[in-house]
Amino acid sequence: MLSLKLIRDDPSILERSLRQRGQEAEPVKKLVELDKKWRHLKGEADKLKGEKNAISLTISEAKKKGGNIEPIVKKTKELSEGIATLDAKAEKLEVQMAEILLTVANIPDNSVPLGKSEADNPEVRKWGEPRKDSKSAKPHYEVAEKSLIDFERGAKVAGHRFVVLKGLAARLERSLVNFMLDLQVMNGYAEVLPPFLVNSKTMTGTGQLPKFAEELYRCRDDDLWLVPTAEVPVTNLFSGEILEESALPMKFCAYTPCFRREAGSYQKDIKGIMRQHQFDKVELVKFTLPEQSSAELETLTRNAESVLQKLELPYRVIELCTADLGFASAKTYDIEVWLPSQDKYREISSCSNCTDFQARRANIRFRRAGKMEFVHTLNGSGIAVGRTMIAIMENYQDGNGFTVPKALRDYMRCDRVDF
RNA sequence: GCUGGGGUCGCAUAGCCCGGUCCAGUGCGGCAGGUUGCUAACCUGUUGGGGAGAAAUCCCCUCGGGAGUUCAAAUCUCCCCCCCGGCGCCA
Repeated sequence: MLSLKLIRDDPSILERSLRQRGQEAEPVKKLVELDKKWRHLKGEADKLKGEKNAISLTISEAKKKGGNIEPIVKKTKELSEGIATLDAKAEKLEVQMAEILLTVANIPDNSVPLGKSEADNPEVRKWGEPRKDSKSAKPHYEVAEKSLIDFERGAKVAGHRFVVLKGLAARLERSLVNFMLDLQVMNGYAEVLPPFLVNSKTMTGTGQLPKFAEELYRCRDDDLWLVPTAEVPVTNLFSGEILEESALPMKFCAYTPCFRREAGSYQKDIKGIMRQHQFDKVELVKFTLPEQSSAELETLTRNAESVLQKLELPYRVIELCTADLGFASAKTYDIEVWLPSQDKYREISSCSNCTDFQARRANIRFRRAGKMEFVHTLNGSGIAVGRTMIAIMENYQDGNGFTVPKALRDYMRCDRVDF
């Protein structure tokens, strides 16, 4: 959520931001107009309330003196009616403004490159060399189908975009989760295991609601939703709290399964486990002072990259241009791992600086020099587990199986897996 | 799930029975200033959100959330949420 103050002071900043994202600037004009009316009503109502409160105070004294309070009571009743009318009007405006404000995206950082689509995302750096015989590697879904991934039974038990991992694939998934968590703890992140179901308030805090409800799974009769990423419960850990300035930055890592309806992804990545309704992920979350957040995004991204470096998987880092930026993010780096069977780099992590956008929604503050300020929040995958498994099966593939990356051998208790 | 207790301005507490000097008191912490020849002590002010104003300042809102009664609600009524203890159930 953006601050109304910012919009009042200079709506053109937000209008430009929306245009850069390729969105309509119309909501800003509407917001300015509603706010103007609201402030007028608020002033009128406050005036009447002040009057009423003042009169109301005289009643008890008049009563003690035994005077006639009837006319005074009548006057306050009249005032009450006027107040109720004005308040109702103001509330309508507040609801309208909140509706808009909660669906307006964050303002991109000045450093974010302008662009019209994902084709305009510049490459920031590259690590590792894709293997020369890339084209001989078969896609994971072809080689793993026999003994490692059961697509049919996944579909039978739950439906399309669900799988059952078997034997060493199941162990590989578990090994990757443990490996990633251990590594990120060494990188200085405190491990937490949050709830996998959260309430609407929490979903609103990080920006999934109200705008993206169709991408979430909702429990039938309870106010509970399945988390689409650990970012949601972990960022909201301190909602409504006031943090110690000296404790910042705070860094957390968390494993959770992630549940996404993938509405609108019809026929996209339908083969294999590239895009599932349920997948595992280790997530990194930071709470920082405002002036720290851009530097902390750099280290957070490096920390996510360290997973791929330890696994010796080639990757590149790109920066999302204004048009591709997520709703809550002011700046995002995507990490893309090399997938031989597709002969290209594919997203495996997304690291974002959400500045004070989520902190405002979730009301996460700290006190400095006696004043309250909003913290900045950051998050990034550290990293997506299923896609890492794909990358290993393809990049380490040789003949009828694949070599286990050195970093995983202690977890896997073997150095090779056969298909 | 049943039952008893509880949720108050950063933290801790008072107030609630008997509605109105409570626009919430006190202690601690934080901030600002002052004082004593020292990183200790003391004194004063301040401490959440919002509106109007150039400013001084003025006003409104806030006692877990919501609805209601009333001229007036932290205080009364109803619903919901959460925390602590007991019983029940359970991986």
